[in-house]
Amino acid sequence: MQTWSTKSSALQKSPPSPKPSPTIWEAAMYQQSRNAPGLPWLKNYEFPYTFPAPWGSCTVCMTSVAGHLNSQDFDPRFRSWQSCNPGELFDAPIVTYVDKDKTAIAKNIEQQARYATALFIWTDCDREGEHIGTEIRDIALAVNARLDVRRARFSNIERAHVIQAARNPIPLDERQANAVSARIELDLRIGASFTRMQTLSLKPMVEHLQELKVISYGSCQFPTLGFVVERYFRVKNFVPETFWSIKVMHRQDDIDVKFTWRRNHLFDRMAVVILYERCLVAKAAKVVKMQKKPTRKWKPLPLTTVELQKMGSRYLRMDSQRVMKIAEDLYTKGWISYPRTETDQFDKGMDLRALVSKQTPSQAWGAFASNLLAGAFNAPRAGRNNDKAHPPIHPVNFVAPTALTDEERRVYEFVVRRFLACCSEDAQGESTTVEILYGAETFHTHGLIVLARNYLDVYPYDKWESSQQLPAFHMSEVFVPTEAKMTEGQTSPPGYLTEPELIGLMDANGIGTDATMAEHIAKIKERSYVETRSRSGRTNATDDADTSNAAARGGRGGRGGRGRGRGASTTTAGRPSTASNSTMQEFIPTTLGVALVEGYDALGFEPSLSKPFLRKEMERAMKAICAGSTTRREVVQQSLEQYREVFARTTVRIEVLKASFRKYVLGQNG
DNA sequence: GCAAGGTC
Repeated sequence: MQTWSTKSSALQKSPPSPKPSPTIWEAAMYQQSRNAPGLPWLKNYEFPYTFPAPWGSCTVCMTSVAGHLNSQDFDPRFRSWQSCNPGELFDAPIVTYVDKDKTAIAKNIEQQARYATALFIWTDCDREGEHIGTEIRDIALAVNARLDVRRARFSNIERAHVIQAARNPIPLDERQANAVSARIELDLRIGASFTRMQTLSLKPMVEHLQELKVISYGSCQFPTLGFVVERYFRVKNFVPETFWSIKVMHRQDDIDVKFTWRRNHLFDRMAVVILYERCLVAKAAKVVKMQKKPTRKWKPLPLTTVELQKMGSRYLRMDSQRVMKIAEDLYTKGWISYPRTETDQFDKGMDLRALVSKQTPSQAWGAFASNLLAGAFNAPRAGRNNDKAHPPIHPVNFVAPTALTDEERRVYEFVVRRFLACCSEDAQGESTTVEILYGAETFHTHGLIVLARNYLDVYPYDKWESSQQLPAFHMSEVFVPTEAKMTEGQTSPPGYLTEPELIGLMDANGIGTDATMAEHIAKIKERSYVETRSRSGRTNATDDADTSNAAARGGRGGRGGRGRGRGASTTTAGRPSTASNSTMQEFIPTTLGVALVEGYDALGFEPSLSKPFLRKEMERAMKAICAGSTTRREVVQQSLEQYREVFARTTVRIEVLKASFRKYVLGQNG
């Protein structure tokens, strides 16, 4: 297991050993390890190491945790659903205790801490990691108040970087830990109060909902449902519109060329008729632009979790939760790096060539890897994200496909191909643009010749192919087009939300983390808020553009594209779909899901609980706590005040929610 | 019986 490093805490014990050792990590790997009681995977590694003053030569015990140690719940008096009014959960006392699955880990820390002189925290350097660090600290200090507690600042486990971190300990960042603590309290109070209230008041209304456990509310699951419902209404309320266009064809050198109108299409038939007639009157068209220029298709960015999940549901025939499960398995078996990362740039110190060389034994991509080592290697592009905790997902060892299950093989292959693509060169091509003036209208055509496929050879998930060759046109050449006609078409509705689109929306709006997005999606299925069905054989080429548009619309607080006009609806009209043999799931809300979202929207709170803004606001508040511009207490107090108000108004006007249930779940009008 | 976050 190579990751205990990022989830570890080290305890220095006295008396110190006189024998120094090169790095904590090397030493830990080769020195003796002892199983900690209770858990097979929990190990204590003991080794000597010399720190700078004041610690000096020490005997170190390196051990690990696994995520948060503590759980929070309401005081036992409030745990029964009949014990109180759900609204009282905004003020009910909360107790923090060691999670029952974590007692062995906590006990181990206590045992090791009792006789130690210092505690050195090596958890991930992100907010949650900082909070976990304080949990470890509190457990240790409770048995040994004299412990000197420090924290390592590190973002990878490169040898030099680790030594640097070991020699320059810093204090734990209380602000980051406080930000997380605020989130924990708010999510618990708001989630539990709304969940109980909804369940108790709405579930009894509908017979077939009795089999449901709860009608839950959560700051992440609700916006996730909101995205699905919003798209559903865009599809349902879509009104096709007729548009007109002008198509010009010309045959030259035995090649048929289609010219596209610069105006694309218009929704005013008379206007198009007039413009079209002017073209016909002009008779001849003239070449006004003839441009050849080098072009390239950029290789992909280093792989993040979000991207892995999107690609997985698009090309690997698995839903995001499945992709993550498989990636975790590949990680614990040592084939790929840690699969939960937001980082899309490799640290400078990383020996990427060494990782490439591990792939040379492969039948499928070994030759490509060898070619990279022989000189074709090109440094990966750097994206804009760095979580300072983990590198991009990459293969760490070669494994033969026969040693993997079918699903593991697909995910592993994707990770390797993506990595090799990152280490190769952009694809090179030559693009040709011909523009003609026909009457007063401009038309154009494009040609592409792929000159060097480069990364495309190892990365079949991207398509970039030469177009039909264009005939030779010359600047100022005049010709009478073979054909010019006016065409009519109709805008077509967008499809239901697909999983990559949903993940893209969640990512863009800060709903969930890389590690939890798939869980939120699974949760709204489990709660019967949405259903999925497969949309086979069709991958919309405009997925990404569409996703960001939707996020932007959401950002303005409108009801998305509901009954929307021509502008937006034509973005998907008549757009060719890229060929793909993938089967993708599309999400359709159930009547229950629709009733909830429509009910809250009808209550008229700004912003509605079905929208992502409240979660965004929480993220902003957490950042403010980290920056020191506000405090945990301030944020919790203010947010609770806001939600208490929403809660009170919801219970007073519960009829609005019930009406939505009657309308959508029971199918009654009025 | 509730949340979201961490991860074995």
